[in-house]
Amino acid sequence: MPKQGMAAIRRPQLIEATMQAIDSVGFSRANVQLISSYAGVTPAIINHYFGGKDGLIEATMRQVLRSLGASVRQQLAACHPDDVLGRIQAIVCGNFDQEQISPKAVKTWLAFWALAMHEPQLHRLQRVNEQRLLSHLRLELKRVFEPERASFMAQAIAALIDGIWLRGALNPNGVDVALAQHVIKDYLEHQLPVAVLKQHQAFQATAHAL
Amino acid sequence: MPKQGMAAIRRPQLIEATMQAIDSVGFSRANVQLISSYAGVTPAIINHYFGGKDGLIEATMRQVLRSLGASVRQQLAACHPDDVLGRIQAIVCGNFDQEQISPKAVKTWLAFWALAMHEPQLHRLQRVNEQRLLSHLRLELKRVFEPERASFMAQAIAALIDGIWLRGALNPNGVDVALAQHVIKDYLEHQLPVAVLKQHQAFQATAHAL
DNA sequence: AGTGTTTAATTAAACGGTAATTTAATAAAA
DNA sequence: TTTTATTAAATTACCGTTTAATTAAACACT
Repeated sequence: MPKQGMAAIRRPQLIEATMQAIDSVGFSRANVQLISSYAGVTPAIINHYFGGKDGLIEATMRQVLRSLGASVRQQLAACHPDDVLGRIQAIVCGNFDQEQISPKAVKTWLAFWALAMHEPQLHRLQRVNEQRLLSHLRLELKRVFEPERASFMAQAIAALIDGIWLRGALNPNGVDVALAQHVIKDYLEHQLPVAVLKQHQAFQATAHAL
Repeated sequence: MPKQGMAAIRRPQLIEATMQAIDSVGFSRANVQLISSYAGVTPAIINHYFGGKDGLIEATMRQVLRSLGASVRQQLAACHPDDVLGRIQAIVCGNFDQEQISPKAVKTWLAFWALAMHEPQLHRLQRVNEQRLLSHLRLELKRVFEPERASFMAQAIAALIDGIWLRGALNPNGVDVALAQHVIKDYLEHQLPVAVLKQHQAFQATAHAL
């Protein structure tokens, strides 16, 4: 049930403009005037389509989360269901997708993370996302480890992902995807049984042969 | 050269009040009225001792960083210079000190991290701190690994610390220190040579015997 | 097809509120 | 009595939202 009329145009347009504004001046200075100017409209439009600035902020966060979810799902889809190492790496790739590590996305994301600590609505959204990452990782790890160990390692990998990402947010060179992949691959190679690594190499080889 | 007169009282008092305000209502709603009321004074005092709200914010961030630095230094001092594993764990303990993981400190810290993306002054402070953590870790790891490998592992450990910390900020139960220590200990046990682990046990035993 | 009418989309300008800062006066200390 | 510390109130600057008017699009009827 796609919104009809101008809403289908204006809503995504204003969400994009919100991220642009946060990217260029930071959340605290991203006021409705600036946001609407990026979208080429007047501030009143925000109230018309989102009921107010708060509504736009929430919609923007939902968009960021949806985009991340889609990114991970896409990477997982291109991966054999039994290739445990490959699937964990796919989750990592999804989190460090070109779109997800753009300065615009990174700054918006971090601004929301800080905001979520005091806005119950945003806090709930962020929690769901956090749990989803853990649950994705746990699902794969349970194929190799007992539940408790799988849960433990899932938290470690999630921390590595978020930690590298967070440090990248403050780094002038941006998020270092290569480092992220290297660090997590190294971690898994020291933790996973040799059989799982071999199996992954086999899947890689057959995929390459296609 | 400690500031004299009331400055020595008011400045720490207002910095503490700033963290309290951020803790209870979030950065965006922590206005000078609320901050000064926590300190039991009027808003004008902030301008008198910090030249404005911005000055107070920056001073608060400096205090947070100073406190973290002191915490790490204290933990390292209580650790034998040759106990590599012990010293890395000390760095972790310093970062997850009781004071550092208080809701007040965590919320203030994350607010500043978000802010630093667009305030050059705060950005600089944050960068220095980030580099210091890396450099501390690298220094210890270089005793065991070649420089390149040491550098790589330092980034992984730093990411684990920041990642667990960041995830704790959004967790209703707060930062999980036990998890942090467990995850990083587990990481090191899979990465460090057996000799280093044995050496650590020896240091632990002698320390216990005192 | 052409014309009047309704509806949707958009805007400019005004409004109400809140925030940081300045000022000028007051109280306390030296 | 000079200096330091503090305040209450005034000032200035935004910012989000509302309102009332305007433009553009869709529709109905001949």
